[in-house]
Amino acid sequence: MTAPTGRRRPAYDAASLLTVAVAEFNTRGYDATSMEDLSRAAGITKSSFYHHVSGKEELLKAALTRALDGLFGILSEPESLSGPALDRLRHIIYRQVEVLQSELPYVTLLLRVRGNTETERWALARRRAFDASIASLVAEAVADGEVRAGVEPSLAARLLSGTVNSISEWYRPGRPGSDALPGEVVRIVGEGIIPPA
Amino acid sequence: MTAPTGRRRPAYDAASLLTVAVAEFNTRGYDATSMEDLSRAAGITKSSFYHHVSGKEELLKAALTRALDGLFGILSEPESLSGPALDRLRHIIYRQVEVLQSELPYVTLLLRVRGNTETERWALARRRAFDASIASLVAEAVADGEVRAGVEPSLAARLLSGTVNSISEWYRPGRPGSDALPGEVVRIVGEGIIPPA
DNA sequence: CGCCGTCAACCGAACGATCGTTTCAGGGTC
DNA sequence: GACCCTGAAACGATCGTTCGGTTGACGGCG
Repeated sequence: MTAPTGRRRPAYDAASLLTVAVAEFNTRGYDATSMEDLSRAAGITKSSFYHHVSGKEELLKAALTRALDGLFGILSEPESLSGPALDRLRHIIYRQVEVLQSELPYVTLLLRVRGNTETERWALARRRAFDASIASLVAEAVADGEVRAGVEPSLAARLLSGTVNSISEWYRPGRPGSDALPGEVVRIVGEGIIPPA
Repeated sequence: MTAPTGRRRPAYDAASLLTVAVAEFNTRGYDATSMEDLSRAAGITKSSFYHHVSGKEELLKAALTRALDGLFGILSEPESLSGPALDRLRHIIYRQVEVLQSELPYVTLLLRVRGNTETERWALARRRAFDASIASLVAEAVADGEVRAGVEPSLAARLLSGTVNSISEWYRPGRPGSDALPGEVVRIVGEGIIPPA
């Protein structure tokens, strides 16, 4: 997690400081986290911290970029590009849960962005674009008759995204059953959580 | 929305100021919202604002109390207390969506609490207690054999709460179909969003 | 009716604390 | 000695909050 190229002191690379910073952002919230908090969590003083990173918002942007790259990468995968709309949708959901697991802190931070700064608004717009592509895929599946009647596409898409994204609020890596989670989510989202009356 | 008893100047009562404050909290985030922002949104100066409210955290507490009272009120309703576990669960979900609609700003604020202050930790604990009572109801329904096999109760409960709570991120009152939303959510949560393979 | 004391409502200015960020004077290693 | 790293101290800005004073409508009194 340290020693950039093997020279000089132990030193802190930008990557490990980002890890620390994002963890703090997620526990206290971005606005409530001070640079003092970040440097203390990293084990150095505030000014030393500034020698490695250019500012608070740069850390946020790096974290949000990582989360968005992970999510948009899903849309470029072959299984997301060809085949029946419903199959593509299931693959995207499966992979979205996987990315949420592997990039948990970054995705969590992304899902909490409010739009106060230019960076946050940029991330918000990108995230909305991701959700929109899922929504259009749901609409396509409905139009193709692959989804049972009575499902209002935009509502279904919103609940779908909401369900998947809510995982970030309780999932913690390393617990048993983590590997099975993506498949379980796809199954439950398909079969329903509790049976209808 | 104003004129407490009809005397003196136009005046602002505590209730309308709370409405304004919660709206600001939800757009900017609690920590990122200054008392200057709140007073400007209310149309008075910062010091005038302080004449009506005792402080920032008091506003937060009042809002969170209103949200929590609305949610816990559901658990005291007759339909939540007797009958098959699955019926009780469906009623609670239906009503939870209704409360989320009617108390949208307050519930939204509650769902974003991070636990920085004592007030936030109190709200967090109460909210967890609410979720726990739903989770135990799901487990009861599974134990009674009212839910199809293969559903892991704790996972189902978490996805269930996540799905319902995610509504606060996009629902806006006044749009057509609002009245049908609670029923739609109960139905979709039961039948699934997209059909299984 | 007219006058006045009273008090809630409001505002301008300032409080100490903390924010994100910068400066500068060293230490450590090559 | 050159270079990277570190930390103590301080920067202006803004935070939540308080203080002192002005305004103006109301109730009581002559």
